[in-house]
Amino acid sequence: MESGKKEFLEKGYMKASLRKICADAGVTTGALYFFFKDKEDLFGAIAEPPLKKLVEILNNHFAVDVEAISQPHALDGGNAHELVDHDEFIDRLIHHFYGNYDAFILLLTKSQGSKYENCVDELVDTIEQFYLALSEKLGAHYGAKVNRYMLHWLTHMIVDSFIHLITHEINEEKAAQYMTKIMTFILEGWQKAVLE
Amino acid sequence: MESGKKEFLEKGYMKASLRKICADAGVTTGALYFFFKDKEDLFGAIAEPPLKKLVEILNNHFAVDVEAISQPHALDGGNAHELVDHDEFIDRLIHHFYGNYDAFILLLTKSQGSKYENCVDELVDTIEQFYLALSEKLGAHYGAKVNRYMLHWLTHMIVDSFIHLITHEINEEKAAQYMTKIMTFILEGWQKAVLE
Amino acid sequence: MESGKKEFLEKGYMKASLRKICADAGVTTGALYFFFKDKEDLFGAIAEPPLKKLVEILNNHFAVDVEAISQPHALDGGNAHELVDHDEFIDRLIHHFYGNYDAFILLLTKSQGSKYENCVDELVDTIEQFYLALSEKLGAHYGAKVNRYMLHWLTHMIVDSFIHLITHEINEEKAAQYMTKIMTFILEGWQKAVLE
Amino acid sequence: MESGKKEFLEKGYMKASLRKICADAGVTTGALYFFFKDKEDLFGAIAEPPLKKLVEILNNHFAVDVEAISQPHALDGGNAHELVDHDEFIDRLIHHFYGNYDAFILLLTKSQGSKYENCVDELVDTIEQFYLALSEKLGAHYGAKVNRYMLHWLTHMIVDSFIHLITHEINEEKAAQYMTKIMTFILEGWQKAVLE
DNA sequence: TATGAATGAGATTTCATTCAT
DNA sequence: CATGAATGAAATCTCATTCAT
Repeated sequence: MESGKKEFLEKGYMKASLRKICADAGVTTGALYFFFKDKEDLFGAIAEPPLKKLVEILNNHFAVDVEAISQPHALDGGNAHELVDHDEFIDRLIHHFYGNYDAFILLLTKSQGSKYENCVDELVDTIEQFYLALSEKLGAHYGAKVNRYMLHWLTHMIVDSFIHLITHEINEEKAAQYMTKIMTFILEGWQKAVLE
Repeated sequence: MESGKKEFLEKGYMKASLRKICADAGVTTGALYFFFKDKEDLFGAIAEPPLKKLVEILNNHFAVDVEAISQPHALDGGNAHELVDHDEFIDRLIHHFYGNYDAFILLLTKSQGSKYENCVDELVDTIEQFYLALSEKLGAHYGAKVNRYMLHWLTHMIVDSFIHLITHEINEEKAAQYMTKIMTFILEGWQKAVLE
Repeated sequence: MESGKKEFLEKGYMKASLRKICADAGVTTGALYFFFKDKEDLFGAIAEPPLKKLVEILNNHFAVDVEAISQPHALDGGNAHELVDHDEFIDRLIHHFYGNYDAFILLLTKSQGSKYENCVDELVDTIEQFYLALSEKLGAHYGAKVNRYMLHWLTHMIVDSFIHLITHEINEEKAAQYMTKIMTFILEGWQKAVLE
Repeated sequence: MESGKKEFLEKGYMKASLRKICADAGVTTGALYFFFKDKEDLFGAIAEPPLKKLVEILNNHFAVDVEAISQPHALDGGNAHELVDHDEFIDRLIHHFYGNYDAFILLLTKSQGSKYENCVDELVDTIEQFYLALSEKLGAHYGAKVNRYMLHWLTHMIVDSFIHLITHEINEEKAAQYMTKIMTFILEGWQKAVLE
C-alpha cells in the first residue's frame, strides 16, 4: 500500500503500473492479488477510508444544522449562517484533510480512471442537499426563490476551495486561516447570489 | 479530427484509442501519422487553436486594462472594478467558449495525460498576473498588502467558474447571465478578500 | 491460421497458447490482433466456414425431404425412409466432412471453452427438427405417438456416428461405406424405437 | 471435496479454480495441499472411486458372460444375446450411475484437461473386448468375420447412450426404461451389423 | 496520401503450487 | 491440520508507433 500510494501519487491511477508498485514493494505482481482484488481495490484500500470518514463527518454535521434551522423561529434573529458554527466545523474538516493528506490528494486529483473519479461531484451533491434545504428555508422566509444553478456553483466552489487548499498549501494551520477567509467571502455574498 | 474529437470527448486523452479513431474515420492507423506526429499532436490540432485564441483574447484585454489602471489618477474615482468593462469582456469570452465548445471541454476536462493537462493552471497563472498588477495598484493606493494565496484562489475560482459553466450549461445565453451573476458575486468581495 | 490450426488441434481451444501460435507463425502476438479480434475469432476464422456450409447443406436437404413427406399420399407406399435419398446425401456430407477434416475435428472435439463448444448439440437440434416432422407424419399415419427422448437419442446417435467416423477413420471412401452400414442399422429400427 | 465437486461441475476441470474451491470451502489454498497432491488428485478423489467401481462391475459381469458363451453348445439355442441377462445388468449399471450422479457427470463430460479426459474411450475399450470375444464366438459359429469398425462403433454407441442418459434424464426409473428400449434397439441389429 | 502489416513493450490478471510457521 | 504469504510463469490483450510499398 505504501508503494501503491507513492506510484499513484506520482503517476495518477491510470498510468500507475502494478508491476512497478510490486517491484518497489519487493514482491511479485502475483502477490498483490493475495491482498487486493484488482488495481481499483488497491487504490480503494488506500484512499477510501478517509473518504468514508469525510462523508460521515459531513452527514453528522449537516444533520445537526438541519435540525437547527428547522426550529420555528430559527431565522428570526437575522442571518442564516450565524446559526451554524462553521469555525469549528471547518477546523475539523481541515484537520481530517491534512491528517489524510495523501489519500485526499489521490481522491481529488489522481483518481481519473478509477471508480472514484467522480467523488468530487458526489461530495458536491451531498453538500448541496444541505445548502438547498437551508436556502429553501431562507427563501420561504424572505419570499424568494432558490436559483439552483447558483446554488450548485457555490457549493462546487466551496468544495473546490478545499481542493485548492490541499493542492497548494501543505501547512495545516495556515490552511485553516485561509479557509476561514474564504468562507467569510463566500457566506457574505451567499444570500444575494442564491436567492432571487 | 472529427473522429478524434468524438473519441477524446468520450474516453479522455489517455483512454482514447488511435485505432478506434482511425477505424471510425475509415482510415488505417498509418494514415494518421501522415498528418500528425503522434497522439498528442492530434489532440493539439483539435484543441490548441481555440486555446491560443483564448490566450490572445485574454492578453489583449488585460493589456488594455493594465493601461487603464496605470493612469495617474485611475483609482481616484472609487471602486477598481468599475474601471474595466467586464460585461462585454465576459460576453466575448463566453462566446469564444461556446463557439469552441468541444475543444474547451477537451482542454479543461479531458486532457489528463497530454501536455495540456495543466492548461487550467496556466490560464490561472496568466490571469493572475493581471489581477496581481491590479491588486498591487490598489494595495499601494490603500496602503494594504496583497494576500497572494487569496489572490490565487480567487483567480482560480473565476477560471473554475467558466469550467463549471461549460460543463453544466450548454445554452450560451443563459451562461452569460449566470456568469454575470457570478462575477458580481466575486468582484463585490474582491477587495476585502485580497487586500489585508 | 495454419499455425493456429496446428496448435488448436494439438492442445484444444483452451490450452492452446496464442504466444505459441504466433511464435510458430513467426510473428509477435500483437500481429495476431491485426487480423483477429481475439482468440475465439481466430478459432472461428479457421473452423466456422465449414460449419456454416454444413448447416446450409443440412437445411437444403431437409427442406426437400420435408416437402416430399408432406405430399398427400407420401406414406402410402410403405417405409418412410425410402422417401429420402440417403445415399447421395450421406456421400455429400462425408465429402464435406473429409474435405474440411481439420475444421471438423476442431469443432467437434477441440472446441471446449469456445463459443463452439455446444455446436454438436446445436447440430443435433437442427437435425432433430426434421426427424421430428418426419416422425410425427409417420405417427399420424399409424396412430402412434412420438417418443421424444428416443427421437433425441437417435438423432444424437446419428451425429455421434459422424463424429466417430472422422475421429477414427481418415479414409473418406471407407468412411462412406461404414456410414451406409450405420444408417442401415439405424433406419431399420427407427420406427419401432421412436413410435409407441 | 464438496466445494470441488461444485466448481468442477460448474466450470469443468480446466476452468475450475482451486482458489475458488478453497474459498468456498472456507479454507486457504495451502490447506488443500495437505490432503491432495495437486488439482488432478482432488478431481480424482471426487470422481475416481465410482469409476473404479464401475470397471469392477463391468469386469465381473463380463467374466460371467464370457464363461457362459464359452460353453460348448452355448450358441445352439439361437440368439446370442439371450445368453446374457441384460436387464438386471442394465439396472445395476444405471443404479450405479445415478447413485454417483455427480461423479459420472464429472468424469464423462467435465474431465477435459485431466488424466480422466479419455476415460470414455477406456471404458469403450474395456467393453469392446468382451463384445469382441462374443462376436468372434458368434462369427466362428456362423462362418462370418467380425467387422472391427462396426464393433467399435456399436460399443461406443452403447457407452454414449449411457452418457446421453445421465446428461438428459435425471430420473433413475425413467432412465432404466429408456435404456431397455435402447438396448433392444441395439441388440436387434447387432448381429447383422457386426458380422459380415 | 494511404495501406497493410508488424513491432515490441507493456498492461492487468490468473493460476497452480510451495513453504515456513 | 491449516494459515498466510508469496512465487513465477503464463495468459490474453492493447497500445502507440513504424515503415516498406
